[in-house]
Amino acid sequence: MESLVNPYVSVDCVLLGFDGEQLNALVVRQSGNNGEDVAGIYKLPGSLINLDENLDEAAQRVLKQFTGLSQVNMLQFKAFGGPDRLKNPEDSVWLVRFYNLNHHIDRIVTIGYTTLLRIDRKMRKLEGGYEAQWMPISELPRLAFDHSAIVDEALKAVRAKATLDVTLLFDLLPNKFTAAQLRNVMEVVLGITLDVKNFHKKLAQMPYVVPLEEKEDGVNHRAARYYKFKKLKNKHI
Amino acid sequence: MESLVNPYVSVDCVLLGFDGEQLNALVVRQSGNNGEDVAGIYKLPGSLINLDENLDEAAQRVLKQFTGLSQVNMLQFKAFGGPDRLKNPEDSVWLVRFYNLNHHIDRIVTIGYTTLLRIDRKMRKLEGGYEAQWMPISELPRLAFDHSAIVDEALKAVRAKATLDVTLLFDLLPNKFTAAQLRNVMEVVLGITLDVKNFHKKLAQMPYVVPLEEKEDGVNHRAARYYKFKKLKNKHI
DNA sequence: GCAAAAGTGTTAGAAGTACACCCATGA
DNA sequence: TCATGGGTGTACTTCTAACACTTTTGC
Repeated sequence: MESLVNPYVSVDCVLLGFDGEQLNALVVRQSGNNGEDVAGIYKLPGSLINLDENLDEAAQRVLKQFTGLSQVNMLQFKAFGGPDRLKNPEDSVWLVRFYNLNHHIDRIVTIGYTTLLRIDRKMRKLEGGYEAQWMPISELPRLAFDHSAIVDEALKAVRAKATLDVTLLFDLLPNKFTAAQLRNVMEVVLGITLDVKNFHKKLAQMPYVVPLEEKEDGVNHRAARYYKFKKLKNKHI
Repeated sequence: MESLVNPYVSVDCVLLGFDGEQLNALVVRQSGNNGEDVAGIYKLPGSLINLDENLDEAAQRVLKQFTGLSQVNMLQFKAFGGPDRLKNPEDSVWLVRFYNLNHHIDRIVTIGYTTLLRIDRKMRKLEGGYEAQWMPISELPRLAFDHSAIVDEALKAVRAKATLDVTLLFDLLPNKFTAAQLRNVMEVVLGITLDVKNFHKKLAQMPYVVPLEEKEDGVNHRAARYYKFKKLKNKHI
């Protein structure tokens, strides 16, 4: 009866960061427990789950570890569990070393989490600590395991979700933002282009966006009005 | 370093069956490996994953086992993995017995799959084999583990998906169907009500629905036209 | 004044909403 | 001819797409 699988379970986080221009993903170098470089290729931030935590908590722990952030609610978008996930022997070796295990790991099922983040000054500085760095999603190298596929799925999920609920995109902007900035975020994340006038019409109808009196300063063209995001009562989900 | 969890991984299937009137879920009685009744309460059809299969394949195997169907592509909608999933001792005991394990199971992470099915004559007869039966989702009893929560999540996911892609609902109807039947399915599954006239307008615009010459026969009111579903090239996903 | 980017007016058509009405059939 | 459910006409409103135009600012 022991053809039943008793694999390890991990979470992997596709942290999508917007830097004002484009979408980036946080990737880390695959290094051993004590820092030595093993495979030298990039992977997603992730971790095996601990005894006392549920999946969401494990994802939060990973987020905290790599970015310092907490209380960000992430979207659990898909599980990946094929027996061939560890087919690359280097990946498998890395796992055993990194987690100081005394046996080979046959299989890992991983749960994918993702969220959209704003890359601010603090976030930029993180690069280094865990050898983590932001890379534009358009320039991502091949990642370890099936992490490239995981990124693709995360993007699909995030785009679908943000299309239904634009408010998710407000986490990508500073507190005060201009209409052009918001439009740019929508265009980049959703992969669409928007007519300027029609966008303003929609903007005026968004109850959760309030125009401020304040305007840009010191630009060599007409100053743009600032807006801010107002949280509403009935957030769905 | 062994606070890392090495749980079992299962798939659980929320099979939603439409019987012409309402939505039902397939539930099975929790019984031991050799048939004796253990807890007497219902659970979702599911299984631990095997060594040589990936998650999708495990879900297909469960579907086949309980309904005889194959080649139905199911939606993987969420993973459930809290350490408290087995907090009910009866559930835990059942697992060990059913799978003939020689040790206690601390934890199971389960991957939820769901799909919409039509309950036809063949499907009705299944009730018995694995003590499986269709129950209206509005009348489901408390299920084992966290299976009640899993059903709720499945419904949410299916409704969201079917709202975006109505063609998923065609699997719930016979080859030939009337406009009223399709409307009813949409109302029941999506939990909405539709204006008759406006529904006909939309129907006329659906390229994948073709009206037939044939009409109902022997009804004591105006006979309804039949329609059929035509598969198109670019199915998304 | 000029370049640069912000922001506006107006239109035509498509799509969604509402509701009153007519049609075919068996009993 | 009546009850029953199938199916239609039409008016109104709201979104969508398109595109030419005006405004403000620093140099």
